[in-house]
Amino acid sequence: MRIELIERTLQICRDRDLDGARALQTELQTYLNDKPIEKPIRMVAGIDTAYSATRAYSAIVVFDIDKGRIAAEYGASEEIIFPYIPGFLSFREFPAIYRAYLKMNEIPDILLFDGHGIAHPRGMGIAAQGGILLDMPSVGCGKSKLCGVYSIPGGKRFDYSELTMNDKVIGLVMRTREKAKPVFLSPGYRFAIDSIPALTGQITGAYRLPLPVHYADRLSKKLKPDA
DNA sequence: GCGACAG
DNA sequence: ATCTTGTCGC
Repeated sequence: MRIELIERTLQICRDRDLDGARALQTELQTYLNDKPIEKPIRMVAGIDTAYSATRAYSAIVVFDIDKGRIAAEYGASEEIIFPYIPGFLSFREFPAIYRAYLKMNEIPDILLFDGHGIAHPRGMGIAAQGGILLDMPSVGCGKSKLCGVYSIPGGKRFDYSELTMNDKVIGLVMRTREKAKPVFLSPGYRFAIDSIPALTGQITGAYRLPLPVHYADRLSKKLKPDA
C-alpha cells in the first residue's frame, strides 16, 4: 500500500477539500500504467459500497476463479464525510473500503471496483485511484456512463463496443447478460484494456454484474443495520 | 447559458 | 446510492 497517498486522500475527505481532490486526481495520473503483474489471475476481489443515512458500508468479496466460488468476505463501515459529486466518488467511498481492505487475510490478484477506472474526466475513477493507493492491479465496472462516447454493443452475451474520449479508447461497454443494459469496464491500475474481455469471461455468471462485484453488492447491503 | 453527471 | 408495490416481459 502507498500509505502517504492513502493519508493524503483521507485528509482531503476530512477537509471536504474539493480543490485538493481534483489536484490529487491529476497528480495521480503519473502513477497510471497498464503493465500487468506477471502472475495469472485466480483470485478477484469485488468491491462495492452501500449507504444508510449517515454511514457507508463497504464489502470486499474474494472470488476464486478456479473453484468458481467465494473464497472470503469482508465488510466494514465508516461515517459518511464526503458528499457524492460526479467525478469524486473515490473520496466518498474510499474511507470505508480501506477499512474493509485492512481486514483481509489474503492478497487477491486483482481488485474489481463498482465504478469506473480511467473512464473518468481526469482518468482517475475510483478503480484507478483505489488500485494506485492499495498498490494492486485493478479494473472498474460501472453500471452507467460517466464520460466518453460509445455505440450500443450487440445483443449477445459478451458483445462489446469501445468507450472513447478524445479519440482515446478508455474502456469497453459490454453486454454481460442478454437483454440487460451493458456494463462499463475500464482499466484501473496495472491492467490493460485488452485483457478485460478474457477476465470478464472468467468471472461473469448469470447476473449482469461480474460475480465478484455482484456478491460484494449483495453483502454491502446486508451490512446495513436494518437489513 | 445548456446539457451531462460513476455511486 | 436510497426511497418503494405491483407488475410487465422473458
